[in-house]
This record gives sequence, C-alpha cells and structure tokens, in this order.
Amino acid sequence: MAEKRRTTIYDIARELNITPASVSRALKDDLSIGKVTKELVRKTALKLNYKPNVNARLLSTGTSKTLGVIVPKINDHFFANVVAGIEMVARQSNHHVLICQTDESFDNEKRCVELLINQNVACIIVSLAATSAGTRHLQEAKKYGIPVIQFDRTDESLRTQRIINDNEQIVFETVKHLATQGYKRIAHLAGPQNIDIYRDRRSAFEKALRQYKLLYKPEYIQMDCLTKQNGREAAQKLLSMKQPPDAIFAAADICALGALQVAKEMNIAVPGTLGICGFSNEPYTELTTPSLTTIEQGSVEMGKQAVLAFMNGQESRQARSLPPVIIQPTLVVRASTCRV
Amino acid sequence: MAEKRRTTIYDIARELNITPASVSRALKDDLSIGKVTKELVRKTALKLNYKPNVNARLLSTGTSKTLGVIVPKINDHFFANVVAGIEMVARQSNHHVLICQTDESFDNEKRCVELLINQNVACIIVSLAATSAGTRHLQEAKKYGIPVIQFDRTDESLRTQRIINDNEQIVFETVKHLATQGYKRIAHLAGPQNIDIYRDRRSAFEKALRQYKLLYKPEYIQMDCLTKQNGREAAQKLLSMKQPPDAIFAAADICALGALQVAKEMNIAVPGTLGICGFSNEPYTELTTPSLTTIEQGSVEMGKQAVLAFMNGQESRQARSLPPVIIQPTLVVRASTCRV
DNA sequence: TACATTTACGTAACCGGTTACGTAAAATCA
DNA sequence: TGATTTTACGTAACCGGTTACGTAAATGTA
Repeated sequence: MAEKRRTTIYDIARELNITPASVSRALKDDLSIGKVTKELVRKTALKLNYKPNVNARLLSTGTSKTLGVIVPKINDHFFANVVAGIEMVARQSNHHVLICQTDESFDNEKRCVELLINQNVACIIVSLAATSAGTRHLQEAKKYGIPVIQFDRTDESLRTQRIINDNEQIVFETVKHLATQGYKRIAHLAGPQNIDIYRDRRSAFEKALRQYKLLYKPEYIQMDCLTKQNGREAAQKLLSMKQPPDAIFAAADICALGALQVAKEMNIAVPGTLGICGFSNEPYTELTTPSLTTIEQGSVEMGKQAVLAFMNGQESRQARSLPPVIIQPTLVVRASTCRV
Repeated sequence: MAEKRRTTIYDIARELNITPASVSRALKDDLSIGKVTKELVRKTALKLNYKPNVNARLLSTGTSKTLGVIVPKINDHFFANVVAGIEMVARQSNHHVLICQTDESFDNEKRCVELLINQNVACIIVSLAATSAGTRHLQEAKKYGIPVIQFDRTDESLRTQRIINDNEQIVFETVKHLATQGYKRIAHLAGPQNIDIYRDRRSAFEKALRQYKLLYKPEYIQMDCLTKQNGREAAQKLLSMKQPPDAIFAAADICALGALQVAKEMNIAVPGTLGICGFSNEPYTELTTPSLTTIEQGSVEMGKQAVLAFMNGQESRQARSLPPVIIQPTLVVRASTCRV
C-alpha cells in the first residue's frame, strides 16, 4: 500500500514559514498577499504536488462544483446525448457531473433528488420520469437553495428554468409536410399524457389538423405509447380499422419503428399506402427500410444549454423569472413519408 | 430566497441536551449508546429533517461513496450501457457516480483522472481513450490509494482489476460460423492497435484463420477502423482488389455498417457474395437490410461487474492479484452472414 | 461491603480548508 | 516629522461531522 499522504496547505505553510491562512489566500490570488509570497507559494505547491481537498473547501464555503443530473435512462440515445452535452460545458467551467437514473420510477426520482441534496450539488438538472407525480421533492431542493433546471420532460408548475423544444412549431411543420405529401388521415401515437412534452405534441397535433383542414378522428389518437411494443399494438389497432389512417405520426421513434414493423408484416406499403414519422432522430431511423422521417431535437445542445442556464442563473440572481430556453427542432425528411 | 439552514447534529444535540458526539454515535448505531437515547435521536433527526453533511463526513473520515467513471464517449451505445450498469449497482450500495468523458483524447483522460483524484473518489472505473498512451496518470491514482478498475479497453501492464470480454473465444466462434457458411476469404477491419481489445481481436482472428485453414492475406487486414468513414474506405479498398474477400469481419459495428453501405453501392450481394459481421450489437444492427450479424458484449453486465469488483476489492484488501473478470460475449447471427 | 467491569455519555482534538478581524511595518501625506 | 493610509500577513474561529480517551454511574463479582 504505502498510501501517499496528500500535501495540504499546512505542509506548504511549514515549508515557507508562513501561516496556512496566507497560503490559502495566496492560492486564491487574494489582493492582500504580496507578489513574492504568492510566487513562492505557487512554486512550493507545485513542488509538493499539492491538490486542494475539495471536501474541506466545500465544507467551509458550502458551495460545490458538482452538477447533479437526473435522467430516466442513461442508455437512451437522447438522454446520453444530453448528458454528453452537459459534461462538455461542465468540464470547461471546471464543474463535475454526478449522474442518477430513475428508470422511469417516481420513487427512484425522489431518492435521487434526496441524494443530490445530501451531496450538496450546485444544481440539479432533471428530466422527469414517466411516472413522475407532483413536484414536492424538487421543491425541497429549491428550499435548500439548490437551483433546479428542467429539460425536455418538464413540469411548468414547478417554477424553474426550463430547456425545451418548440414542440408546437415542429409538429405543425411535420403535419404540413405530411399534408403536402397527400396524406389525409393522419393518426398520432401519443406518449404518456402526464408528461408535458407528450401532451404538447398531442395538442399541437390536433391544432395542426384543424389548421390544415385534415380529418380528425378521436380513435386515431392512441395514448401511452413509449415502447416498441406499445407502438406495435397501437399500429395494429389503427391499421385494422375499417377506415385506417394513411399516415402515422409517433411522438417517439421507437413507436414509429414498431409501426413500421407492423406495416411490413401486414404488407402495407410505406410510404405509398402509409406514411410514418417518428420523433427524436434516433440513430437507427436512417437505417430502416424505408428510412424514417423524424425530428431532430438537438439533444447535445439541450445539455449544453442546461448548464449555461445554470451559470447565468448564478450570475443574475433572479433565475425564476426567466423564460424557458427554446431549442428549435428540425424535421428530418426521409423515405417513410415521401410519396413523390 | 429564504434559504433553509440544514439541521446539523448540533441542532439535534441541543434539542435533546446531549453532546453532538453522542448524536453522531447514535446515528451510527454505536454500541456505546443506550437504546433510549438512540431512539430519541432517531426521532428528533426525523422531526428536524436532518440530512448528514456528506462533505463534513468525508473530510473527517477521508472515505468517499463516489465512484469516478471515465469513458471515451458517454453517448456511445456501448458506454452508455456500461454506465447504466454501473449506476444500477452503485445505487443499491448507496454509492454515487461521477462521470467524465475523454472524447478519445489522452489529454482529457489525464485531466479526468486528476479531477477524480481531487474529488477523492472511492475508485476510478475507466475504459481507455483510443489515443491513451502510458499509464502514469492512473498510477498516480493508485499512489493515493484510489483503486482503479479497468473495463473493455484496458492496459494489462497497469496492474489493476479488469473486466473484459473473452475476445479470443468469440472471434474463434465467429470465424467458425463464417467458415460454416462457406466463406473462405475473410477480411478483418481491425481497430486501433494501441488498444488491447482490438489487438486481441486481430490476433485471435489470425489464429482462427489458421485453425480453420482459411486463406490469410496481409492485405485483408485493414487497420485503424473505428468510424463509419474508416469502414467505408477500408471496404472500398478490399472490394476493388483483384481477388476481393468474400466476407468482412469488423471489430466494430459502425465499420461493418460502412462496409454494408459500400457493398450496396457496388451492387455486391450481402450475404450471397459478401458476408459481413460486426462487433457490439449496436441497436441499429438488427434494423439494417440485411440485418447484421454481430457480437453481444454484455455491456450492462460489464458495468455491474466493474462495481462489484470494486466492492470485493474493498473487502479483501488484495485486489491486485485477482484475475480479470471475463464476460462471455455471444454471437448474434443475423441475415448478413447467412447464405443458407 | 469493597472492588472490578460494563454501560453510557462527555471532552476535546482533528479532518483541511476559509475568512472576519487584528496588527506591525512600510508607504503616503500634510 | 508626526499622522494616516496601505500593504502584507498572523490569529483564531468556523464549516459539520468523527473518534480516541476519560469518567461517572450502574452492574457484576468475591
């Protein structure tokens, strides 16, 4: 073993015959320390391979350089990208990323929040679990002075900074695209309605149908689609109606994939007889046959913006009144919706 | 604002007219504290919503419950899965996950290690960057008594616990499968040879060719394939030879995908004229046309085992002599290599 | 009943930084 | 030249826990 003892400011102080306080100040480049002493301290610190004990610092200042991140699933492509974005910006500003996953469970989410509060993180960046209910746990964090930043799956009632897509705009654009391609009976595979983005996408979808004077049938809206299996089941229902839809717009790529599989199994031509559009631009969407039209959400950018929102909030101490940061998604048109 | 002050053991002590030391011990269920007092402390702690200050604890004990994780890319499917596995086990044992990505840069890797040392993490779980050179940075961590666990991309010379796949065995199985399917001129898209797993896969490949008495041509081994573009270029070279290979075994799925695209563009029938096999079982491999034969590495399991290895190492203080943990990969046979 | 243990808790130092406050010496000013 | 400000650093308390050591009271033992 022979574990190396870390050098502390006390070691440096002894070496230079000054007090630890002066060393501390010298290392912070405090005005009250002379140039020569500062230089000496710096050199000795380097020589002794000094590394500050973050916990001691944290204990005495009460401030942390750690960002707590809570996501439903780390190994979901979208969230992995967001986390990657978070990490990039965090590293630049010398922050660290403490990560938790909820597995879409509200109980886990509560535990994660508590854990991060205990860890005294500088902020909590969170995307809510599918089963998330209520915001008391996050209110708790705010009570302790920990700013909360929500992204993607957010709850507006919890008054925090939010980083979200312009779901309404992009849904309109997508419906317009489908209409242009001659699709007239568009169905929607909607996500869990307790999550605002899925609610937004659905209501935008219905508005868009009206705007573009397309057929609206309540049965064309299938709820709670979030997995391939959900998507398959919904598609089976839709496609065996007397009057089946001629296009399916899924609120998640994985559901669109399920729908595509069902269409193939039922020998329904895509995009000829049925147009299919997903949401998220998962990597596999460009590899299916036909490739899937989908929506790029700018996931990495979303992660970056989340950290930047936190930084800005730190400077101007009035985060709560800020409007949400809107990331503009883009429609990625591929074969599955192109009749022409 | 009205920031809530956290209740400390001092608050509890005052409430009960005992000393903070007793509170501390009561909360640890120390033998030397009476049953009644313990119960009182517990109740008061609950009543006052006491949350221990981890930093204070850490400062005084010097031990941390945080696992440091270093991966090349968080948003790579394989690594995201490993991290997910790590998080699962970590949570169960009340540990936290601090995550860093190197973007395949050695400089970043060094910085990450330093950061984690400063953070006083309980251990460092790392998969080396493609450009990683030398192990001095990780030696440094060991010097400070921080155990290092390597997974997937490891360096044996750094004597630490390692979690790895049985690359040799699975490569043999794969080559055998290709031979069974009648492929006789198998090429290999090898990864960067400074990373041991890619070296292992390559040398196992060459051994397997000999074992199964298949043609070995040095030109059939293409080096440094790690991206789709690499894979494309290598495939183009291979497929425009006078005597092109009739199968391509890529050390990474993304290269296999590139090869598949090139084959399609050159109108070469897969799997008829050319068999293609990847490595990693990325989600898209089952969605290509034809679907890609590949190798499932057990990524989530790898993450879990990494944490367990750390835990075991904590109990028996003799981690260094332990043999590597071998995760058995499995061959996922799909259309791209099935002639029959 | 006298002595040895055990039980239950208090005392105080320590972990490694930060910082409000105090002060001697040097520099500036009237 | 004496008064005042500035510069440069020391002193000591504090952050919130942990723990070696000490001690009084309760219990056990001879």
